[in-house]
Parts: sequence; structure tokens; C-alpha cells
Amino acid sequence: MLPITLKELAAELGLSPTTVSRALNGYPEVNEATRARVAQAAARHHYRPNTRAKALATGRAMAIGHVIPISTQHEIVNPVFADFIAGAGEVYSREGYDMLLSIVPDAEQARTYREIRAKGTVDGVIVHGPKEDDARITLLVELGLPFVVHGRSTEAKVPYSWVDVNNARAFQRATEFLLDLGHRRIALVNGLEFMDFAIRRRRGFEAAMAARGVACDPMLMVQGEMTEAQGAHAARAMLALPDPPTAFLCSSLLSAMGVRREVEAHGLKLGRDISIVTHDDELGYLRNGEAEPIFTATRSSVREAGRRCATMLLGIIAEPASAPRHEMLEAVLVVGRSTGPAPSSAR
Amino acid sequence: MLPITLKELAAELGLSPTTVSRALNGYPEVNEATRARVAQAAARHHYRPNTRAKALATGRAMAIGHVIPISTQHEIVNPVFADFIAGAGEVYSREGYDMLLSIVPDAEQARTYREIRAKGTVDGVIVHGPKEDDARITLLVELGLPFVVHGRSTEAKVPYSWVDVNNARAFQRATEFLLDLGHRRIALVNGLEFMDFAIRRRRGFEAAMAARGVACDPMLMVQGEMTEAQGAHAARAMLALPDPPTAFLCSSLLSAMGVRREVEAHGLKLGRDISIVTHDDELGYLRNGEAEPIFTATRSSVREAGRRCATMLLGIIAEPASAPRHEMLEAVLVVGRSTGPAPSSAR
DNA sequence: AATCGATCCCAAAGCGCTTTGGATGCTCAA
DNA sequence: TTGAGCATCCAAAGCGCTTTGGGATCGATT
Repeated sequence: MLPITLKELAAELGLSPTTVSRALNGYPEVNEATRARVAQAAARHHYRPNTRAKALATGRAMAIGHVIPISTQHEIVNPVFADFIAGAGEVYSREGYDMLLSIVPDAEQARTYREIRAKGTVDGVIVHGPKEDDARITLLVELGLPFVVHGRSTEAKVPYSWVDVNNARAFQRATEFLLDLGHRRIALVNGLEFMDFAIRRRRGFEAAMAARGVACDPMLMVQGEMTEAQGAHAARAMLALPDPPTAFLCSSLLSAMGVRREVEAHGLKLGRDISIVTHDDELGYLRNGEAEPIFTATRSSVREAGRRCATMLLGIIAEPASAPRHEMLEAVLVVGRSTGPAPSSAR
Repeated sequence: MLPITLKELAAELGLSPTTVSRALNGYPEVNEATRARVAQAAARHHYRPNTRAKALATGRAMAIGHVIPISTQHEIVNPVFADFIAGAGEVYSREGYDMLLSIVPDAEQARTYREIRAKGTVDGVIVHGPKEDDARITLLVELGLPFVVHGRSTEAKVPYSWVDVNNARAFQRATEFLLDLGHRRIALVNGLEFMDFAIRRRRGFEAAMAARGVACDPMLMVQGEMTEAQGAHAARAMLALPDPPTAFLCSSLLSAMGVRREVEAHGLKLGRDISIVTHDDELGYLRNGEAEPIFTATRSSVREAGRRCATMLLGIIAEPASAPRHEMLEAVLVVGRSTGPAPSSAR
């Protein structure tokens, strides 16, 4: 059962394809009575214009590309990606856009963007997981393909549009919060520090420590893929130190869960013996408690970020000549049961 | 900087578009010398045929659609989805296909498939998250859109192609394993039981219990969104029962982590006081330990399932008249540190 | 009665590609 | 010498849609 075409629909109605097209696209030069007739027939047949033909005729693909980097060593897809996509997808489907996904090893990113541009399958792209100095940004500017970066690239030399969480401030505040509770031995369990967000988080942490004249101990700072295992490993190693941390600052709920496991395995009690603050992306399947948060956390919805990115990109596509846009999301610090005053003297 | 078109390329080479097209597509009726010239020029200009035009001309979109249902109550995107997509994406990019994503509330599924079909944006679709009696299957058959279901739909009345894990057998074996260890009070922490996989898992569990003449206690069976919180909740409630379980069978690593947390919070030791077996989808960011598994688990890579589904679908598209295809993946039971003999008498 | 504007509709071109059905030489056997 | 056969190439149509540039029709205006 082949889908009905515009021409067939026109034939059935005794109209020209032109008129049917205009009727359906809301042009004024068509009688309201015939427009109604057309609309009715279209609905009856479940008619939808063929996207490929429409795209070819209009020059607009009505599709947005998401190029998801996949780290070649670990073959891991960033777990925030599903939620981000869900947020962006809401916006796209509301605006009649399709979403095109490419999951591409780091090494092939440039080639992929070139191809996407040449093949003309999308009107714009979202850049995921920017590094500190990300070559994709220059490339995309050069290619003239509209794009929005989810995150930033500190070292980028050209202006570009982005939506980002204020990672530095979030981690600075989290650190201050722990310092205020009397903690001095604070561990940082961070993401991979070639990722821009991870660098900013570390800087925020360091800035807060420096401002209070507390030294950062390299032994208490790790980076890595943000998994449960990472958190557990880090905690195990650090708790075995002669001068172990009294608090952990984690970049992800999964890491925090790993830390918690190890903490409890040591017979220590969370919020009394050891404090944990974590960043919380508010992933659908990984909630930080319900009404009351389990972990004290810097919270920022990655799904909302997806919505914002998509909205911004569609705006840019609608107004290509406009200046680069930026949107900074502030994480809120929510206090849960995982933090408490530093254990006074005893150790 | 607009991408170069076939016509322009032809003009530059002093050839007709026809010849250039044939040269690039490997048709025999073109001189090898000119083919080389064409190929070289194409490479120099990073030429790629415009997908929309090509699709329109050939009638093949060279794209596969994934329609991801989003449960309207919880707004949760199934966490396995990222890994599945990654697996499928590998296959697509290798075969020159694009991947189109629609994230759609349950209620709009039918409309979405209709639209996808009419708009002609894809050559086939993957159906995610089948229910016990899934209307999408009949609809897709009726629409004549090639598809593969990831999972099965027990009550479906028409033949269709699927790739599935043998969920029943996996959970049956897991249950037998626990029974062999002497457990009798076994709790099932399942996914939502309108999902086909969850039903099969329950049946496997029940079959194993029945075969040993052990009664299933409804108080020890819960279903729900498979999150850490779910596991913790379930465990808390069940451990408070007068006759608490000695073992938990979980449908997801996240649930299992929740159960573990609650178990440890009760001062019980995993593998000695309480056993846990879980299903493990081998998600990239949620590994069940490294060399040695943490949880005893029925393991089956969802990423591999993605690869299989994609491969099958491309096969069906290449050979549309062929009979429905099926592929059953067997989960392996890996033994970790979370299981041990049922605590003898003491309670 | 002739002109003019609206109003409503249509023919045809074009988007960038593939593909059908030749056209043009050139070689080689009869 | 001729025509069959082959190797190479090309013109043009067509995929399903939008859009440009009119063409009717008709009531209103002069």
C-alpha cells in the first residue's frame, strides 16, 4: 500500500497539484471552501508530503543532526545522552523537525561533519561533548553549517553558540559548602579532564579551596569515565591513605554511588563520617531520591539543556545571520542526607 | 561555501552528469581512465551526492527509523536505549545508512508510524519496547513498512521479525541457581509487567519455582520502572516482612544496586545473608565489575542486540519478499560475589 | 462598454540525482 | 566496403514537491 502523492490527491479532487500544495501550506490565494475540501481529502488519505521531495524543492531538510562521539578506548556512550536527546526531541517534533543520529568514533568526527554537510541531510547540528580545544567548532564555522554546542570549548578561537551549565560555579559552591562544614580533606572524583566540563569543574573546586587557603592534594583528585566502578575504586584508594578525605565531590551520580558503596563497605556512615556532594544531571532513570534528595548535589537537568539547545539551534536556522547565542544554566545546590559537619578531631 | 553538485562536477570535467553519476556508482559503461578522473575530482571537492535528491531518484531513503516510546507517566527513556543505538549505529554507518530518531509518547506511536511511512523518510524501522500485545506490529505489517522488533510481542497475531534475548530461560536458570543454593524465599524485582520481556522473565521465574514445588509469594514480587530507587524500595519493604526473602532476582543492574544498598543498610552481608542475581545488559556506563563480576547475573549485551537488529533489518530491506526472521540470543549466567548458600536455619 | 482589481486557479520549471534509450565512433569479420 | 558489435558517452525524463509567472473569471468602477 503505497502512500498517496500530491499529484494523485490533486487528480482525485479535480485540482492542480499547485493548488493542493498551496491549500495545504496555508497560502492565501486559495478559496476557503476548496482549502477545506483539500484538507479533508488529505486527512482522509493520511496524506503527508514526501519529506525528500519537499526537502529537495525547498532546500531545507527539516532535520537536525546529532553527532555523538564514542570514546574509542572505552566504547562508552555518555549516559546523559539519552536524556539530552529526549529533551531535544520534544522540541523537534513540536516544530516538525526530524532528528538524525550519528554515533561516530572520535577519530572520524571531522569526516562525518564534512559528509553531513555535503549530503545535505540536515539543516544544523548539535555538538556533543566538547573538549577544551575542539576542532569541530572551527570546522563547522568553516563549513557554514549552523550548530549549537552543548557545553563550551575554552580554547576555541572563533565565536560560536552554546548552551552550558555553569560548571565552575557549581563546583565552587559545592566545595564552599563542604568547607563551611569544616571539611579540609576534600576529594575530587572528576570526569575525564580533556572534556571541557571536567576542566571547569576542577577549576571551580580549586578556586574555592585556594580562596580558603586549603591545599589541594593531588592524591585526592582523580579523573576518569564516570561510572560506579570509578567511584568505588577512587574511594577505596583514598580511604586507605594515611590521611584520608572526609568528603568527596563527584562529577556524577554513578560515581557517587560507587563512593557510597565503598564508604559503607568501610563501615563508615554517610553524612556523619564521610560527606558526599555530587553533580546530578537529573537523568530519568537515575533519580537522586524523590521528595528529599539522597545526595547533596549540584543539580541541573540535562534534559532541559537538550530542550534549550534544540530551541536555540532552530532559532539560528530561522535567522542565520544573527550573532552567536549563549545560554548559561545555573545548577542549584540541593542539600540531601549525604553531607554533614566534618568529624571533629578523631581519626 | 555551498557543497558542489553533480552537475557542477560534470561541467568542470567536461562530461555529462550521466557519465559522472555512472562513474561514481561503479557502472561498467564508463572508461576506466575517465572513471579515475572523475573519482579524483570528486575526492578533491569532497563531493557527496545530495541524499535527498538521491533518495528521491532511487526511491530508497537510505535511512532507518528508531521510534523510542517514552512512558508518559514517568517521562523516562529506557536506559538501555543508548547502548542499543550505539550497536545499531555501527552497522548503519558501515552500510551507508542514516539513523532517524523519534522520541514519542506512547499515545502517539501509531500516528508516528503512519507519518513516517507517508513521509517516506526511512526504509524501515526498529520497534523498541514491545508490549505483550503490541498494536504497532499489526500496523506496520498493514503499512508495508519493513521492521524488526527488539523483543517480542507474545500476543501478536501476525508473523513478524524479531531479535530477542531468551528472557524466560535466563530467569528460569537464575532461579534454579538460587534454588540450588537452598534459597526458598526468593524475591522478584521485575520491570513493568505490561512489557513483554518482563512477563517472560516472570514466567521463567515462576516456572522454575513451580518445578521445585516452591510457592511464589506475591509479597515478594514487584514490578516497576527499573531504577535504583525501585530496588531500594522493594528491598526495604520486603526485608521488613515477618518472613523476609533470602535472595533477590532483579531485572536490572540499577535495581540490583538499590537492593544492595538497602541490604547493606540493614547490616546484612551480600552473598552471605542475602543473595542477589540480576540481569545485566552490559551497558557501557554500568559495568558489572571488571574481570570478576560483582553481581551474579544473566548477561546479554544490548549493544550486540542492536547490531543484530540492524543487520536483520537491512537484510529484510534488501530482500523484501523473504519470510520473517527471528534471532534468539541466549543470556549467559555469570557467577559473581553476590550469591551464596541460603543462610541455614538462623533467623 | 471598456477597464481594472481581486480572486482563484493552473502550467511549467526546477531542486539534484538516477536511469532509460539512444547516439557516436571505432574495430573487425564477412 | 559494409554492417554487426562493442565501448563510451549523452539527452531527456522522472522522482514528488514548491514556486514563479501567468490566465481566467467576475463584480465593481469609470
